[in-house]
Amino acid sequence: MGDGVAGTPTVYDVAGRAGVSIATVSRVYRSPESVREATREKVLVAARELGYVPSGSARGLASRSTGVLGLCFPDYSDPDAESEAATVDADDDHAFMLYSDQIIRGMERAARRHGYALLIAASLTGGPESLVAKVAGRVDGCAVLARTVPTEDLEVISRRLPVVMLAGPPEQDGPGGLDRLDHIEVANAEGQRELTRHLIEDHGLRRLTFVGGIEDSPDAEARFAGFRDACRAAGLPVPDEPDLRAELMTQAGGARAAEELVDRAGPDGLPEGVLFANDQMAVGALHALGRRGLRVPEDLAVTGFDGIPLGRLVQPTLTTVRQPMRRLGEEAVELLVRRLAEEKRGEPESLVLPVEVVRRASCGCGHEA
Amino acid sequence: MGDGVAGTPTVYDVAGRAGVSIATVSRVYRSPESVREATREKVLVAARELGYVPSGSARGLASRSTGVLGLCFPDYSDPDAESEAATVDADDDHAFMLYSDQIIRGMERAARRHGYALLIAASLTGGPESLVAKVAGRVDGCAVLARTVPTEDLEVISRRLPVVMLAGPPEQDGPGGLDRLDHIEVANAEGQRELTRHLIEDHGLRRLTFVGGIEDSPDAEARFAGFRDACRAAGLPVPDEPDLRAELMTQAGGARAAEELVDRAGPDGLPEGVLFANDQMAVGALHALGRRGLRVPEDLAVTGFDGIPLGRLVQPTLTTVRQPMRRLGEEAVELLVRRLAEEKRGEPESLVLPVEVVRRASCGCGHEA
DNA sequence: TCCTACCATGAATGCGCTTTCACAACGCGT
DNA sequence: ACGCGTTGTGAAAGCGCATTCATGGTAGGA
Repeated sequence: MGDGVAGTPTVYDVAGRAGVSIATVSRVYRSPESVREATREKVLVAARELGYVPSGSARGLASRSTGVLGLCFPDYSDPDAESEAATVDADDDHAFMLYSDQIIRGMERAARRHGYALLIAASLTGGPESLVAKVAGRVDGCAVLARTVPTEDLEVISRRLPVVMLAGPPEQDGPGGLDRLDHIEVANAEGQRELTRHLIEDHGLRRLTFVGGIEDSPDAEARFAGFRDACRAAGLPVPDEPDLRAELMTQAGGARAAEELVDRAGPDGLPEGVLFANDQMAVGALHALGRRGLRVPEDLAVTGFDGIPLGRLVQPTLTTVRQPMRRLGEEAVELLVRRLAEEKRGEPESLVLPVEVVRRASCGCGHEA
Repeated sequence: MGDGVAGTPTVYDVAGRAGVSIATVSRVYRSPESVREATREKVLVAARELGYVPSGSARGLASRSTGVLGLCFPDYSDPDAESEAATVDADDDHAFMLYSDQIIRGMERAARRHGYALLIAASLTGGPESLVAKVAGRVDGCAVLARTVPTEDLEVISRRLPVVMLAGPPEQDGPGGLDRLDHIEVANAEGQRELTRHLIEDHGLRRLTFVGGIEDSPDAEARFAGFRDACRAAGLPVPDEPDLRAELMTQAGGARAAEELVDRAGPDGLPEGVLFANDQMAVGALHALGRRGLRVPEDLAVTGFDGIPLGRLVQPTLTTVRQPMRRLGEEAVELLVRRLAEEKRGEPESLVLPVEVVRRASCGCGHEA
């Protein structure tokens, strides 16, 4: 009130009002114990009267650290919402968590434990470097979901601050060598291998079909590799390529794949089991097979991968491999915090989180495990 | 390489390498079209070679805006996780969204549309103003969930930047008057009134019981008010207080409340319907009643409030009132963006979002609506 | 009593950027 | 040929804070 100051109050205003120097005001906030009790009170009173809030930008600039960690992820929400509005998960959209939600939650909690806030941003299509650069400029360390931005851009940023790539393997980069980023991913191959083994050994299935996705999905490829491993180990024929590739790894794509499988069922008839590279497709397939009058798991087994909540609601409940997305976020924060504590940058790390096979009804298991 | 510069590159380094002034470097990023093509290229090349990323702090300081919106919410995750680890939603914990998740999602999407990133932070118990102040210092505008921090603190902050309170009504503040904050909440009273009306008119129930929560939960109180309105409108007795208050609005609290209701069932026997102030309690009650051998809705109807996903999975499915939490987040961003565009600060706004009664089995409706 | 040690505080500098303001170089019309 | 508006660029002044260094004051030991 009538302090003669127009804009938002700064250290100078508070200092003036409290009759101290700006250094003292700063100290009151940064290291209160170094200021005499009486002085501190004066300053805090003045600050309250003025409605003073320290500027994070100024503080960050002067101290060279922000107390914020960042997360960038691709904008995969909108296309789905528009193209599949009629499917069951449109209704679930508001109820179930996307991967990004889970990772956010994991990171937020872990960040909180370490005293960090979390800055999140999804790539608005168009801005090439704008997204990551914007985030990178405001944080002490940053996690980026695979395939959000070119790895090359990430490496530039990683020269300035710790960057960890989530859910993606190290990539071949430039001449001779992998990228120099930290990575955290889940055990896609191992999970799919174990799931396949379960179908083969525990359910005695032998004619298996793997439905993959687009070729440049490292996840889907790794899962296919796991499938092959299991086939090889069991002495079954080992396919070079997935029997089918869905161009979209969605319910619609899965349904189409299922119909094609049924249509082209040769002299041997249907496969005994169909393994989809993700849950979305498997759920779509479940619906499609039902419409064709086929029973799962009696006529054929079906499995997914991911562990989405929807898998528990469909009929039959979906056998799948659950990914620990929450932990992915938590581990990302732990890694970043560790990096920030380092004197000098260590070698890139690559962490692989274990997954869990979830046995439900669609593979023939009687009950949920 | 060998630029003689040790730390992270700055405008000066880029300018030096490109043979221009720092002003030009800045312009290349802020308004590329004002720089000649050739010059721009020189700068971008130098920037790329150096691994230059503009400092958000410096930019924010100089330009007085950050391009970031903030969200603060209370840390209500941990206590639940510890105290109810054994209940059904512990398993669902990783699958279903909390309110904070939904609001985050809503805000993130809306913020993205407007070119903002989102900074989120939950109050780590202990730091009094530290949380909100930290966030407030780094953002252009800020949403805060009700009861995260004292309203008084928010008003201080709101002198510096737009602040909107989510899911809480305007509060009595200081001498004479409501707080001066923007508010966005949901129609708690209207929703509960409509739900109660449904039980009374459509199902013909007359002996109804409302189970509230702790007294200082504005949500629970508003819902109780709606319950009373409906009773009054129907000519039923209007209670002054909820028949029962659960100290914890959790499944355990709801279960306890249900048992107490059964135990004290007087000469009239049980009420015909029990309305819980939230879904958590209602679900707990469903379990407890089942254990007591009571059938819902045959012996008595049960309803909740919130619309949590779990409500669709329990037996019987839970009739409730769905809150549009996602939209809450979206509207918050819209409001903040509007405020930021204002020349001079307008009057506080208070927006009430409509809710939706979801009729499922627990009230006696045959199927999900 | 004087000197040393320490504590609380102030003065001053710089963090990396944006943003006037000024200026040079260039058309263009008359 | 002259003045004029344009366009592209540089110089310099902060933005609000943290932090170092210097300084005045106070307490303790001799």
